[in-house]
Amino acid sequence: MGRAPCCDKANVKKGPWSPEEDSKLKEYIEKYGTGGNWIALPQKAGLKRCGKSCRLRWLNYLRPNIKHGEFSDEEDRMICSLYASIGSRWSVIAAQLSGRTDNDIKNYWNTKLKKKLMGMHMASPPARHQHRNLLKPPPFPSSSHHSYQNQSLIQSETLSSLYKDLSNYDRSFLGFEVPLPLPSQVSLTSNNFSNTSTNSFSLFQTLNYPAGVKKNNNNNLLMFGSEGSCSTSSAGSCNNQISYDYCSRSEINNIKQEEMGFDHQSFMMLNFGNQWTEKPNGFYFEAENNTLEFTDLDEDVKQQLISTSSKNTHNNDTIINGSSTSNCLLFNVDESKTEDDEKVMYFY
DNA sequence: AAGATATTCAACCGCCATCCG
DNA sequence: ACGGATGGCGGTTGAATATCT
Repeated sequence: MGRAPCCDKANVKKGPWSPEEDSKLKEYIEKYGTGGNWIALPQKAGLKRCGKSCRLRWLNYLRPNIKHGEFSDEEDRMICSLYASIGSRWSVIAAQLSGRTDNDIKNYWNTKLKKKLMGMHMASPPARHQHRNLLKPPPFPSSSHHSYQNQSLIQSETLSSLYKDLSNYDRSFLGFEVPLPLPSQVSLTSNNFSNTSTNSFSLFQTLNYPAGVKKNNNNNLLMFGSEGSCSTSSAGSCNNQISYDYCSRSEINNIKQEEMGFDHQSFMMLNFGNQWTEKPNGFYFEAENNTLEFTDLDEDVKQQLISTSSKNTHNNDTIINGSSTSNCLLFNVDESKTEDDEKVMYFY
């Protein structure tokens, strides 16, 4: 038996709002407020609408200071940066963009921004001339918390099929929600992996810091790279999916100068060790004593990240992260390397 | 010009969290 | 402590519109 409906569906109007309904709702709320009860509001306002529908209409269209129309480059950057950091938490992202609603941003991301980023990296012909399904990412378990517990259970045949689908894309850009095989194809030095068969990888979204990973003063680096990053490495190898190698700090700096930044979108570097660092216009993680601190981020966002993190922590030994939705990329320190060598991982 | 196909985006659905009696 | 009511959110749908052939 399901839960009771929030309103009498039979006597409730659905579909687009008429100007008359809009003005009724607007006038009522401006005069009396919402009264903290959306369910009761439509009847009071003389509307044959579900309370939820009224709430949505007000929040997305009628309330003051809503911004519609084109997104600016700066907004694009913020959305990308926040999506990269926290995933599809549209309400959190919207809170950072004055006047934008979560619905707007979600639509914008799904219909334009994602493709815009993809388009910069598509090796194949222009989108228009392809079947629309080719533009869609391969099917992948939802990143929502509903399926979080199952994300590590993807079967290997599913993975191989996903990678087949990915051949439609330029491998220098794996986009979002691409599962990565770890660490079976990469010999990392960590001896304390969990969820090792696959990792749901929402483009550098979150990091877990496992109990077995040492923290020291070395700066280990992860790069989510482009062809450029591959060719720049001192002895990199490419296996079309993932590879890693060492390169010097100076080389990394060169890469950073040349390729980082949102104009390219294909490059990302994270600094492991005492401090985890995202791109300059992102924000920073500091990991210490199994807690995460977020700096350069609004207090609201920090709080939401931290609260979600605690809700979804299912293994206190291995999880500290800023998001509920992704597994981790683990990286360990190889002390046999000199200070000038940085361990680097590439994704193609 | 017309039908087919692709895109957009407002709105809905259903789930989870929180509130409150 | 419990459970129903409501709020809030993210994923999805589908009608309207745009573009292509």
